[in-house]
Amino acid sequence: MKTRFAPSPTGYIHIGNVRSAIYPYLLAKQKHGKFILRIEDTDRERYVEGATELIMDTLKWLGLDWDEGPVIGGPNAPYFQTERKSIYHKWAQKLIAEGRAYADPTAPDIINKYRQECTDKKIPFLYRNFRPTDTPEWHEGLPLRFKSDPKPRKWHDVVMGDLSVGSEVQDDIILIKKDGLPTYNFAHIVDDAEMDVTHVIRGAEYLSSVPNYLALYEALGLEVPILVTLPHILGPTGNKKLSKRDGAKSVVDYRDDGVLPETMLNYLACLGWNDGTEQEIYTHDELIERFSLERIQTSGARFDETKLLWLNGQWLRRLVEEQGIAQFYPRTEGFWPDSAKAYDAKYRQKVFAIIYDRLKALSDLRTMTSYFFEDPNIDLKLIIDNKFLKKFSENELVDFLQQSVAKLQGTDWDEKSLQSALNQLLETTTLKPAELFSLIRIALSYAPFSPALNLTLATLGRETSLARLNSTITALANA
RNA sequence: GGCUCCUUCGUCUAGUGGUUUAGGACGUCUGGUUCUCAUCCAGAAAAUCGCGGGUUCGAAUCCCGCAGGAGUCACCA
Repeated sequence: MKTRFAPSPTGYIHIGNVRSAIYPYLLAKQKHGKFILRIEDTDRERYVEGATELIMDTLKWLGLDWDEGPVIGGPNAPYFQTERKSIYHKWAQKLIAEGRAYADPTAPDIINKYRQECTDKKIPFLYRNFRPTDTPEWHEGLPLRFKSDPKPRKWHDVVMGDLSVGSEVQDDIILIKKDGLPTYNFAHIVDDAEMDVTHVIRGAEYLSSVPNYLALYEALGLEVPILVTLPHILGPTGNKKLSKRDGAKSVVDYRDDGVLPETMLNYLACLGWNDGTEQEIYTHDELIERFSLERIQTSGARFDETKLLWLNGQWLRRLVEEQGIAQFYPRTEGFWPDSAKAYDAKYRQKVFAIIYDRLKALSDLRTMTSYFFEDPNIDLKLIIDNKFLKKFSENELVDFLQQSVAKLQGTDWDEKSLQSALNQLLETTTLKPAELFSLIRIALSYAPFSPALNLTLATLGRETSLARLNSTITALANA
C-alpha cells in the first residue's frame, strides 16, 4: 500500500483540497504502507516561492508526516517533478517510438481558433479532430501530444463505484509542454508508476479526465492503480466547490484563529466520511484505525465553521483536562492580548485555568481575558442597564459595593474564603445572587461575562479587586 | 452544448426491502445546574427521503423516466 499527496506549489493548502492529503495518509498508516509527498511544480508560471514550505508546514501541523518526499527523501527521489524531467522524457520516447505521441507544430492562436469554432457550434472541443497530418520530429520547444485511440471505457472507482464513458471524451492531450516539462496529465501517471503508488486519491475535478488517463496507462503498458474520487467540499453559499477564488481559507489560517490541529484533522476527516457509528470526536490514532475508503460520501459536503468551533471547544476541554494546564499552556502562546505581556507565565496560567472551559478558539483569549491584565474602562451603562440591577438606585448600588468592599477587606484571599464571604454578603444585603454577583462582576471586569466570581476575585488579587470596586463606587457616586 | 457525477431535517450525516411514527450531531428554541457567559444535563421544533412512474404483500432503500445542482471540455493542476 502506497498513497500520495501531490500538491502543486501555487499557494496555500485550503479547506477544499486538504482531504486529498488526509485520506491517503490515514489509509497508508492503517495498512502500514507508505505515504508520499510529491511536489508537482511543472507549471513555472503559477509557481509561488515558499509554497512548498507552506504545504509542508500545513501537513506537519495536522500531524500528517510523510514517509517519502521533500527534506527526507526516499527510494524514488527526487520528489519534485521539475527534477524528474529526464524520467518523463524517457517514457515519452517510448510513446513516440510506438507511434502513440507526436510533436505538434500548430501555433497556439490556430488552436484557439479551432476551440472557438467548437464553442460557437456548441460542440465539445476535441483536438484529435484537428490533428495535424504533417508532424515534425519531436524536440524540446514543441509540445508533445498523445495520439489518442478513443474507445468506450469502463472502470471502477472505490467511492463512485462502476463508471463508464463512450469514446467521445478522449483526446490528444498534451504530454510535454514546449518548455520541456510534462503536464500533470502525463507526469502523475509516470510518477505514480515509478513510485509504485497503489491508490490514487484525488478530487472530483479529475473524474472527467480519467478516460484519458486510462488510455495513457494502456499505451504505456502500466497497470491502473486503484482510483478513488473525493467529492467536492462546497462553499458557504451555493453549491459550487470551495476554491480560493471564492475565499476558501487556508488550513493554517485556522491555526492562527486558534483552532487546534486535533480539531481540524477530526473535522475534515469526518466531512464526507463517517465510520457508521454516532461518534463525533476522533483522535488521530482513532481515525487511522477506523478510516475506510468505502464509507466516503459520494456527494459534496458543505464546510460548517460553526460546527468546527463547537468541535474545537470539545477538543480544547478534552486536551486541557487530559494534559493539565501546565502542559497545555505553551499552546496558548501568541493568543493573549498585548497587555498580558507584562505578566508572567504563572499568572497567565492561572487565568487560563479559570477561562479555558468557555473558549471556542484560543484566539478568544484576546478578547475575553483583557481585564485580567489591565483595568477595564468603566462603563456605568453596563450596570445601570443590567437586567438584574436596573431596579436599584445609584445610592443603593454604591451601598452594596461599599458593604462588599468592607466584607472582602477582611477576607483571606483564596477561592474558598472568598466564596463564603460572598455568601455571607448575600445574607447581609438580602440580595439575590444574580443581583449582588452581577454588580461585583461588572465592577471588576466590565465584560459581558467572566468566570465564577470567587475565581475571578482570587485570580485578580486583593489589591486589584478592591481598587476596581472602589473606582466604580466613585464613578457611581459622581454620576 | 457534449460527457460524467450527485440529490435524506437549515448544515454534516445514519440508513443497502419489513425492528422506521426516518436515528444521531451542529445550529435554533425551552427548562435545569444557588450569578453572567460558557460547559454540562433534560426536552422541543425541524426531512411528505428532488419529482413522476413502475416492481413488490411492503421502498428512502430495486428499476425506468424527468427535473435540479455540480464537475469537465487549458502547452493549470
